[in-house]
Amino acid sequence: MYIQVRLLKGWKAPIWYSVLEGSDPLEIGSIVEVPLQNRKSPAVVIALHQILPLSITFIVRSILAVHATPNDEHYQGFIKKVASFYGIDPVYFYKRIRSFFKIGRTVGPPLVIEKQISSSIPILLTDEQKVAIDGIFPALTNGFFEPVLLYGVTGSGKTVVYKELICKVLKEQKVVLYLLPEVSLCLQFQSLLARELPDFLVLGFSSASSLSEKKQVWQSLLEGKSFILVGVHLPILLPISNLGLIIVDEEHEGGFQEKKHPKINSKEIALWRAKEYNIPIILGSATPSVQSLYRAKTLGWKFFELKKRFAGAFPQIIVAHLRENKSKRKNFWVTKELEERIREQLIKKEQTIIFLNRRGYSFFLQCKGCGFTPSCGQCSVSLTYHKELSGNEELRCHYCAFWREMPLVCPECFLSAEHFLKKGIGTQQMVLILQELFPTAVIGRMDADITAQKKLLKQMLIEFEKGAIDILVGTQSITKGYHFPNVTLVGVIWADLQCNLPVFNAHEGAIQQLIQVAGRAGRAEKPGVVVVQTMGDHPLFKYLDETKYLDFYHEEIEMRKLSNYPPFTRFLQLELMHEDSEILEQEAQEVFDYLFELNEKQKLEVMLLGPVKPIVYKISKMEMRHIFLKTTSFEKAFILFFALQTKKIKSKLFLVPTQS
DNA sequence: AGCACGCCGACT
DNA sequence: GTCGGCGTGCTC
Repeated sequence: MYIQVRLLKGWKAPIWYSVLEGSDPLEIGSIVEVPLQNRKSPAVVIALHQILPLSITFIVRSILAVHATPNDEHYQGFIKKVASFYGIDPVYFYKRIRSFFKIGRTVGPPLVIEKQISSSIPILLTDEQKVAIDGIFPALTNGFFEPVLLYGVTGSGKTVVYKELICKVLKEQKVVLYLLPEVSLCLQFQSLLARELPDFLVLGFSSASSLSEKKQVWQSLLEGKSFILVGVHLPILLPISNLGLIIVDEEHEGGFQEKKHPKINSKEIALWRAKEYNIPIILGSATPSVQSLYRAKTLGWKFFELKKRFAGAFPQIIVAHLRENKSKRKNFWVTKELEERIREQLIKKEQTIIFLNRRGYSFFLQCKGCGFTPSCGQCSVSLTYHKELSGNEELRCHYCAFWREMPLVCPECFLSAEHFLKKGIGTQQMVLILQELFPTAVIGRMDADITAQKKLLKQMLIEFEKGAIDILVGTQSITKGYHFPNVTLVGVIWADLQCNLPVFNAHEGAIQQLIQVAGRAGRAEKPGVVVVQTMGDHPLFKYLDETKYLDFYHEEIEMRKLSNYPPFTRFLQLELMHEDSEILEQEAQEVFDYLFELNEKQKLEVMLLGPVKPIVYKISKMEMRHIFLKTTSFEKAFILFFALQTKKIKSKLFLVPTQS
């Protein structure tokens, strides 16, 4: 028998090899070891042939070995679809999986999950939970594609629903994929599952997994074992023969999109995978994404609501204005309302979370006098403050290439522009401020700097859980899914911050984040309070009460419709990369002109913008340029992208179809 | 992607 | 005369 393979390392053309009679069974997608000159290389089988075509005149060599691969009949179709959507080579998936199992550079000791004895207390399900579980069961048992949106307010017990379904799937000897938007959440959830479902195998598959754990995952896949696989991006890319259910938890989070190219969105491809495999998929959140709510409605997804909190009541929301009574307090960033509440907390020995999101690299402007923020007239997004090395200041829109000079005075209250606020405050400074106000309090910090060091993070979480820390100051990393029963006060330092991000979905992200962080308060018996500090009266703040989240959705979706934003149109981004800025600049323009012409000729009506030099335009010597595409359907943009493939350019070219 | 091959300049 | 830097081309 003869085969054609693609090398996992090396050049792109298929190569022929022969296979000896009686060797291990081979099929398309099998990984084999092949001889290449005087070395050997892994390769993936792309075609099987009984005879050699006459055109082959050279001597075909024989393969060296066949590597065992999980026997997943739907895998080929799935990765082909993903590859074509992101404009990448399907071999990428084999490379990625293989390199992940090969490299054993794991930092620190492997995660040890203590198997504990099951509490065996029968769980009393609420009526809402029962409805959701009963609604999903048919798709599980009969095996058909069923997307489900599970909208459960914070603390409503979504996990209980998941657990019931997981047990059902595992009892049928199948695999459950459980996706979360962050590694730290995966570790936490893994230990929770291992504790509560001690009879089942729970495996993590992320950058935090040890080599032995990865090997165990692979071995289990080969054997077709039944287990729960927890991760962010990688699990969805694995071949799994007996996939039974996919759960995407905290589905509103942006963490499912990969940060490196190709920027695959795991939530999105999870939906495709479920369809390909005829299984149900559950997207769960207390603040579902606008896109998912819209899809649930228009595509007939099952939609379940958990409106009641499992324990505890919804927290009381207090809005405090940062610009009022400034002279009456010690520090601008801590209002009297917040200061007094924190003081009470310290006396009551209850814990406080202080939320301050200093995400983003560029600053927006806000008038100190009236709270006005300059925004783009055409896009209803705030303008990004830009300062060149020469000292030249200007305001730019990230979406439509609109720009303007820095105004001399505030157009609302005519205050001189020097009173525009450009700089924010970070978590580190916040800790200092609080320490000064409350010298006796033990204050912890949790942000990207801390979570990057897994040991520190783990320690911080343990300390906070046992009550050794009074106040925890953090960025969005504390908003995600944690359950701290003794937290009864949440303070949001600067709620307007995330409302003014220069993206079309800034409002969605902002309200989700605020509701999520507010949801950390009063999750047990004790009632919770949330103090939200603001600069201006943003219309978004009327939705701070999470029971009104669907009202927010209805308003937002109308706005998106009026402005022609997703989900009514699709946004895509072409990213060109090259070390030489001159070549890059020239090629980016060339590509743009080519696309522009083709778009006109074929009447695709894709809106093209660019090429734009992004704000962060150079990362480790690599320069970047962006071309934005706005279209009614992805397909139209793909026609343009595929036409580019024949064009010979030196720059690297990536397609990012932005979701939501 | 690797690796061999070969051309050419620098250094013992 | 030999070493090695790197440009080029080939791999079933």
